Amino acid sequence: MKLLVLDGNSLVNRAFFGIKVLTTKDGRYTNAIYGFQNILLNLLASQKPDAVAIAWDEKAPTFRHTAYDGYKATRHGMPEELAQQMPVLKELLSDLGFVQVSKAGWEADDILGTLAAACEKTGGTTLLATGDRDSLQLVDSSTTVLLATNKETLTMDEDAIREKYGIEPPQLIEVKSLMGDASDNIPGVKGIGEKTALSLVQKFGSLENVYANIEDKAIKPKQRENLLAHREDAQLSHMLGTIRRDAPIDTEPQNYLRKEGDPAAAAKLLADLEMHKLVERWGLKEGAPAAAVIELPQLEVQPLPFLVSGRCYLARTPSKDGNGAWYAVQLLPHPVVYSLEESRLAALLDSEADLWAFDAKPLFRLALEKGGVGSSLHFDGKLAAYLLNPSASRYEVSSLAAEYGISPAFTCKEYPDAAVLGPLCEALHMHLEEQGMLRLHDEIELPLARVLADMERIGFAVDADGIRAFGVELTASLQQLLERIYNEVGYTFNLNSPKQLGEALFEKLGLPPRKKTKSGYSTDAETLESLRPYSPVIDDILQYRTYQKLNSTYVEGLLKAIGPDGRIHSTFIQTEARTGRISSTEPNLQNIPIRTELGSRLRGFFVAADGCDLVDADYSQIELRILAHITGDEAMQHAFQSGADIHRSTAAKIYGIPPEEVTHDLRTSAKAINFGIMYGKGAFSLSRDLNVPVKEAEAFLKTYLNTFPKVDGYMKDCIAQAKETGYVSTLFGRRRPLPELASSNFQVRSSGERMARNTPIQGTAADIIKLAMVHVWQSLRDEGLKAQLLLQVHDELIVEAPIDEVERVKQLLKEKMEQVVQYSVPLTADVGTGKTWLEAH
DNA sequence: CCAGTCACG
DNA sequence: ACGTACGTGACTGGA
Repeated sequence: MKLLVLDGNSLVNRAFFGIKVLTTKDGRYTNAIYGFQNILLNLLASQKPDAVAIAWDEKAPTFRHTAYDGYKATRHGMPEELAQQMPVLKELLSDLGFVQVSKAGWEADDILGTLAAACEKTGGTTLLATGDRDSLQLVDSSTTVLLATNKETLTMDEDAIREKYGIEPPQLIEVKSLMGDASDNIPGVKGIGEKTALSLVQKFGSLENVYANIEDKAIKPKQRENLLAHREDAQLSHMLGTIRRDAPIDTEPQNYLRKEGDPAAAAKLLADLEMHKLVERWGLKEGAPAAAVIELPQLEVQPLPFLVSGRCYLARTPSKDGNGAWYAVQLLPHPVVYSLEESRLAALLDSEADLWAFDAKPLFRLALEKGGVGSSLHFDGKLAAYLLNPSASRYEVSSLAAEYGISPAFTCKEYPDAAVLGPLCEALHMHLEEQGMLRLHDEIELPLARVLADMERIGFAVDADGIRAFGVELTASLQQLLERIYNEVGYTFNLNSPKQLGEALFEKLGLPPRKKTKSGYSTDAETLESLRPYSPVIDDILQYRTYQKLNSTYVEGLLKAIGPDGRIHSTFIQTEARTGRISSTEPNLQNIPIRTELGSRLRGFFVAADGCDLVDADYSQIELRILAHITGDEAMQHAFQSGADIHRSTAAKIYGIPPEEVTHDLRTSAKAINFGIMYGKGAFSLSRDLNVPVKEAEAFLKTYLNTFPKVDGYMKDCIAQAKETGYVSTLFGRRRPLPELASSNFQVRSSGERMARNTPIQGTAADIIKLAMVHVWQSLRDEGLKAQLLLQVHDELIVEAPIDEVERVKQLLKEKMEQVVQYSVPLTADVGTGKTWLEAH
């Protein structure tokens, strides 16, 4: 008999803290329930136990508690979000047929010890799954601990413990009684830590023997003094640290065989928790008694006929890498599944058909490549799913169908998702309409998919030779810097490794460490900056970092991405950013350097095709303008309407002085606070940015909010409303659910509040430029211009235009961008032209 | 696969 | 007292 015993409390805690936020649509926390099932399923699959017991603490004054009142007194109570999940998890486990065991006044680890002892007596073996190292004392020839760490699950048997600690498992109790355990309020011996405790036990074998040999010269005088002074603590700790093996529980291993449980109830509960994948993983699909057994028709795939009318759903088979095959489904007048060959598919995209796709962008691209525009594409399920929940990590037909409770109308071997595609798209459409986001889909996201497809297809021309030459320059400088740095430090090491650099700076050179990271010393630019006075090597390292970044990410990265046409074709992702922005990958063209002179040289290698110029237009202060509009703050609106430098006029308003008297420093402060306010920045970090005392920053913030009173009011309302509804919205109705706001964890909740302040602003800006892109693209077509949209960088658009179109394109870009919405402050776009991106911007 | 770092708006 | 600014993507080293 192989018995698996889970330390329920320890594992549920790991599950809870290991998964950030997970809630049902109505806001119930589910991360611990989800994570615990993951752990359990993995254990079942990897260990294949004959029986399973799940042990829980049962709070009551424990035996050990009465012995020593301070025991575990410092442990924080369970967070509310976790406590809520506990009864649900226990109910679920019981429905799944697992035997759970607890006893008033006993802790889960005592139950682990008791069951391991009982199992051994009957000649079986026991696996103890826990995240708590205390249980390692229970390891023996028939008991193994599966220790969950942050990274992996360690299998700790007798040999593993001998190797790691150099002692036998039961001796771990002796070690702990010497070193104590702050988290369990086990005092131990003052002044004795892990290393000393371990070496004492290795030498003397037990606590008792340490005292029996207290005069041994291996014990230093100071240690002897401590040991004698805290002898009672040590003995008490010994008792507190010993896991008991005599808990009054059912010890018959046979009684922990998995029961039948209530599969229907388990399936229902999982559905209620919106964990549809887990229904399958637990094998509850067939087990659930259906209301009626319906034989689903198995559809044969047919070739696409020449004429398709009516609504037709399109999707691609899921595939790990590369692109899956397209298929189409018609539901009316009766269900049919079609396979799609590319040439026939292209014809369908501009026809009489009413096409509802899942991921329309590649279809738009196909249509554009064939000279069409994809006029038959009317709905995109993927975009709809993103609008309904922009926080998901992936959008796939099968998981969405489960999430939205779609039942298949037929089955199809070749394209299993075909069975749910139609009803899923209809459900997504319905939800969009209910939440008032249909226009967002119809007028912004879907037409934008066409624009992005076109941008991807066209690409951005680059001067490959120029980039290569720049790379040669950088490589030479890097080589020089590296030599100088190695010389200064005294040995060679991998400068790209923060770990090795930390050792070199803070151990070899003895510079004072500033911040710590999880794994060692921090060596980021801010830290290095502060170390500059100590050594000239710091300057070289900073420069090395800069050059290395430019060379590896940009020079090498961009060269790799140049297509056979000499242009870089980025991929724009429309369903990634939770605020509604688009992102750019492979390569990312939205983070090409500009802030330093050296870095911005890269922009000089992004060029217009022969006979063309680049036209670049960027919104001026769009987010601050949105802030002024959204809050309705007249003072801030006035600052924008005056048309002057916004940071200067902000400073003037705050200090009550004429704008021309604003000094450079005052303007800098105003700029920092203008940005900080949108992100929810506090006095602490503002003070650091401005290099002033926190008190001063605090006063400054206060003055700002008094000067712009409605900004303050808006931020407060925004958070309050978001807490009530569970989401925030942009001015276009785009939503972002924020379950973090309901957290009892200060850090998580505060972060949620900052997202609540920022998302409506960043998101509205995203909506605006997206709509402008759609208008610009359409106008260029309507006017029969050859100019083409190449790139968007959040508040900037870049168009490539034949020389004779440049003037018209400048006008058109500026007009479309500025007139896309009418707000209480004007939107302005600055337009420039040039042969390169550097010149045009 | 994650942490650290750094590029952009 | 907490920890201290939002949103992205790419590269590198090291478990």
